[in-house]
Amino acid sequence: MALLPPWRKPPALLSSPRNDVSAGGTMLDRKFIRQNPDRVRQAVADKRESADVDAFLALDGRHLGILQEVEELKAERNRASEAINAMKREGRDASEAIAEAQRLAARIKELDAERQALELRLHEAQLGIPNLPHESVPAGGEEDAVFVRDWGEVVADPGWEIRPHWEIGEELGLLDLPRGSRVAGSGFPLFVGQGARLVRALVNLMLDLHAAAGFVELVPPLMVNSDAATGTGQLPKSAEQMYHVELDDLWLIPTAEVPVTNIYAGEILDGARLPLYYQAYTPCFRREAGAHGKDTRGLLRVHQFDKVELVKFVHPEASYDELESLLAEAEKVLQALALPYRVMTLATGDLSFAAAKCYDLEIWSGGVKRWLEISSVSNFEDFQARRANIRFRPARGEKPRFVHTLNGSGVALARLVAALLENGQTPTGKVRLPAALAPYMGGREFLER
RNA sequence: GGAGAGGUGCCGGAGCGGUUGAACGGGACGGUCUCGAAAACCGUUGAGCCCUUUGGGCUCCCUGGGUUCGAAUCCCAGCCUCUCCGCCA
Repeated sequence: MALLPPWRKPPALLSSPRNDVSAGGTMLDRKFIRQNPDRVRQAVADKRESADVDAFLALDGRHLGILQEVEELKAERNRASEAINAMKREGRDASEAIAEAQRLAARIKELDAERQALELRLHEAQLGIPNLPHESVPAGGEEDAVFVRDWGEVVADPGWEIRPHWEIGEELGLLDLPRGSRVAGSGFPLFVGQGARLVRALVNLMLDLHAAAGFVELVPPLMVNSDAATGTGQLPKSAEQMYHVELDDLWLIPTAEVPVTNIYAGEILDGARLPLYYQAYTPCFRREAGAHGKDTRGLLRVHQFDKVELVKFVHPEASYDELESLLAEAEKVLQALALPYRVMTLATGDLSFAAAKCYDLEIWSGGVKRWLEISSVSNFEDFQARRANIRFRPARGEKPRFVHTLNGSGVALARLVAALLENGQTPTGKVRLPAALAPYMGGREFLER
């Protein structure tokens, strides 16, 4: 058996208090993969993942065969033990039966060990299989994202040269990237003075906005254990994208999605409580491995940024309606800030491992002359719920079902600040703030020297 | 960091190594009774997986491992919770 990295601890996928246990019930249902291998293979191909479905199926077949054998043996052993018990009660000599049972027990131990080893590998294989894209998701890669709608008007040419946010930020004393790098390395921005206040103002604006829509505010842990990171699908696939605290085997969260989605891991929720809406402001930490040399300047790609994340736990039947309303909720932020944006439906190849469908919200950066992703709004259907074992009971006496989980950024901050600086700049070098921010910025209308 | 205590079903709370998947109580649900309700009484009330079904079987009493023919019950490790002391934002 291959040696596993310390953060992979199958087969007990999730430990207490999750009451999880079942060897099955992770990610895509085993039975589902078994019965729909072609759909799963297609999904792997469409998502440009490398999971080996056939290897999974082969393991699954072997595992099932041994499982049946083991179960039969155990049934036999249980009967034998019962018989021994009866003999002892009657005061008869049971030594022969015990000797017999010993042989049985040994056989079981052997076979079950084999089974467990298979189970481990099977679980690994299963964790590597991505979620299926929803049927409404276009096929293709990044360039095949489908335009949904836009809002506001992009002023591509205001009549003077739009300067990139890092220049404005530096000039107005809002941003000090060299000193940020000094303390932590490049990609760790330092906001200063009104810049720092702007960050705080944006966070508060967003939280207030979403609270008004019924999102319950959370302040979650900023580090999570491997179970949580597996639950939402960051592990095992994207381990290299997260900061790992070796000594305590904890991960700095790349998004509040991880701690927030996992708060109900292992629980069976009362169906009457659904849907549940949560929001959390947290810093997010991303190693951005493999992205070096890309968007190196300014705030476009940083290792630490702030974000307000929206998370929903909903009835399966409602999840696509909930996706639309979650998207609308994220859009509200940009509308409140009067920032022009567009909505795109990601194509299969661009879809994250765990997502079934995803919209990106993009704002225009006059500084780099590009659309920038500022929010992703996704429906994971029951993928995360299976991994994290989050269920609900539809009604008294009915069987538990997996919830559907969704999340969306509402909205990611570093890029938002960049957009505000670039969109709000005036010919004189000041930056006009959106009116909605005034109450959060002490009535201030402009950022200036 | 030091010293103790403990983790059992929706909750409380039992559980000599062998009909305990789990006593007992509470709650919830269904029924009887009632004009209705309360009380009382009767009943029901965890999850996962496997097999061809009515049905049968295997797992699960924090997690993982061990002892045993057989473990919620014994042993080891870990995690978590609580109390006291120390330290610290």
